[in-house]
Amino acid sequence: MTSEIPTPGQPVRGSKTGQPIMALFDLLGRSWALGIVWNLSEGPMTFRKLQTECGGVSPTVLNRRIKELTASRIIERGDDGYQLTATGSELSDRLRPLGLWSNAWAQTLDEGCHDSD
Amino acid sequence: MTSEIPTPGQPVRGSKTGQPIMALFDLLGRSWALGIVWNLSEGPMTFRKLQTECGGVSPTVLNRRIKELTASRIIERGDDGYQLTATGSELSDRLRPLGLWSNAWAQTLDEGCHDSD
DNA sequence: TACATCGCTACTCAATAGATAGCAAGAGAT
DNA sequence: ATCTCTTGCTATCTATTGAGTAGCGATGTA
Repeated sequence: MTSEIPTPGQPVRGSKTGQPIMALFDLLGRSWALGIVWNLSEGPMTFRKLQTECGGVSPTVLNRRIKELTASRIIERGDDGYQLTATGSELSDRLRPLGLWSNAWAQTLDEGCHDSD
Repeated sequence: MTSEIPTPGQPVRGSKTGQPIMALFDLLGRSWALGIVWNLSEGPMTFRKLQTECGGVSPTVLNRRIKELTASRIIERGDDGYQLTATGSELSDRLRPLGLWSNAWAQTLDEGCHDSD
């Protein structure tokens, strides 16, 4: 229980290798982590605003994610609340294509419903 | 318990809007979901191989993720085990930049350790 | 003083993940 | 046919994580 925040270089949830990508997947593979980064890409937000934007996520979880993402230098505290760091901003840039993809994916799933399955 | 698999268009864990991107984040924000897609991008794999590659994830969880990702048409079963669908392959393409980013991120975190913090 | 808003903690309960054992089905060898 | 090995998967139990709700201390404003 020394550090429950996934960090590249050391073993993470289930993965002994500690490859950066696996540490990242562990970090982002927790509830609302992706949503937080996504929402903050639109600009700084207060704790409560972020909570609202994330569908009313409980403060317990939100605060845990904030601590993890802060320790990972993906987000930070500014004058206007929480915001992405420069690094975090680059991450959100890499995440943005998923927005487009997800729309196409939604259509695919929808079409599939009228098909054999 | 009608459908616990996040689907674009309908409310997901905590999010009432059901925006595709939120459904996707809910789907991928579960343990090993990202790792599974990542590993399958290298080619088809059997259940047990996938299990090993994912750090010995329990069959319970692996099977749950497989069902979710299959229902979401991101992965499918083929002759050589499980594999990405065409859609899933495109998703993994969008995920690939994260590999590069995570390496830079790992360095950033490492440098930070010798600093003020 | 009396609000309102803010970040955040405490507490309880439900859902999810982890760990382990093992079964049914198929393939290959004897 | 039977023995053995691998494969996909289920069952069971425990540990960890998330959800829901109440509310405190700090700060700002009238």
